[in-house]
This record gives sequence, C-alpha cells and structure tokens, in this order.
Amino acid sequence: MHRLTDSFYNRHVVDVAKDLLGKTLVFNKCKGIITETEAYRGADDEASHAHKMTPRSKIMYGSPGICYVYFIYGMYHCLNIIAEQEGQPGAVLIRGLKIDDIHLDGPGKICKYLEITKDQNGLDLKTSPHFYVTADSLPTAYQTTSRIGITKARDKLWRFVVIK
DNA sequence: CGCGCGATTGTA
DNA sequence: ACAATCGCGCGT
Repeated sequence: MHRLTDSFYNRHVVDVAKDLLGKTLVFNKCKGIITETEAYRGADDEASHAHKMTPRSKIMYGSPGICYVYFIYGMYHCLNIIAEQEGQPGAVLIRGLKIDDIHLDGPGKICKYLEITKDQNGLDLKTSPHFYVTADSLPTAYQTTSRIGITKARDKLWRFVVIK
C-alpha cells in the first residue's frame, strides 16, 4: 500500500488526527495500527508547544508530514507528525499503537518500544524509506475526549481513541 | 545563568 | 499518590 503524502497531512490538524486512526505506522521493521491520537495546534491552542514559536516548536510551523519527537519528564520521548500548511502550526501526537497482539498505550511506551528518539526528529514521513504511514485503513469507530496530561485548554476535545 | 516544570509511566 | 529524571523556556 502506498504511503500518505502532502495532501493527507496538509489539512486541519484535528481532521488529520481523526483520519490517522486505523492507519498503519511503519518504522524500520515494525508496523502497527494507530489506535489513539491527539491534535495540537498553534496560537489558538494554549496547551500546544507551538502556542509560541521557540527553538523546539519551530518544527511545528514547518512542512506537513515531518516527524516531531520531543523529550519529556527526563525519560520519555513522544512521537508526533506535523500537519497543516507551512506557517500554521499543527502536530498529531501518536498515543496508541497495536503491533500484532501488543497494545502500546501511551506515547512514552510507543517510542521506547520502537526505539524512537530525537534522532528521528525532522525526518520526513513523505519520503523516508523506512518511516511512513500507509494510506489504507480499516473502518474505524472512535471516541472523542479531552487531551491527557495537560492543564490548559481542557475544553478542547482533541483526543481520539479507537473503540475496541 | 539558574530554576521550575512538563503532551509520562511504574510503583506504592 | 508519588518518585524518577533532565531539557526547555522563561525570568534575572
């Protein structure tokens, strides 16, 4: 199956987050179904790293389809995929992945299992040979909730979880 | 240049 | 409920 390209990622980050559910993330020799996502945006989203542009959040203002990995709590990495047109910050946090019968629940666990670190920050999922999301997806029912682990912008229902 | 805290997780 | 653990972002 061919990979997702600019036309998929270059849309409102909330739509991209919903549509990534049920799609297959491929990283090196691992592949898994995306089961949980969160959308983060720009100036209109107080909880986002890109609420202001900083050296770290600059990548969220860039090209859709680029990988954004950040380090958190001194021990975990979190994987995001940039969305929206250049200049409009947006990123989808990958929070859940099903690899065969292994359910990875939480962004830290996913990166630990796949061995994703800041080495992958800035890679382009539109062109990287061993890092991409495929365009096929199963029909996916999902639940919408507030985002996890944030104190700001709790009113935004931007977390999406596949219903078992 | 120092300091508080975070898009987390495992353990008590 | 809390400790682990450190880079980032803001204030000085």
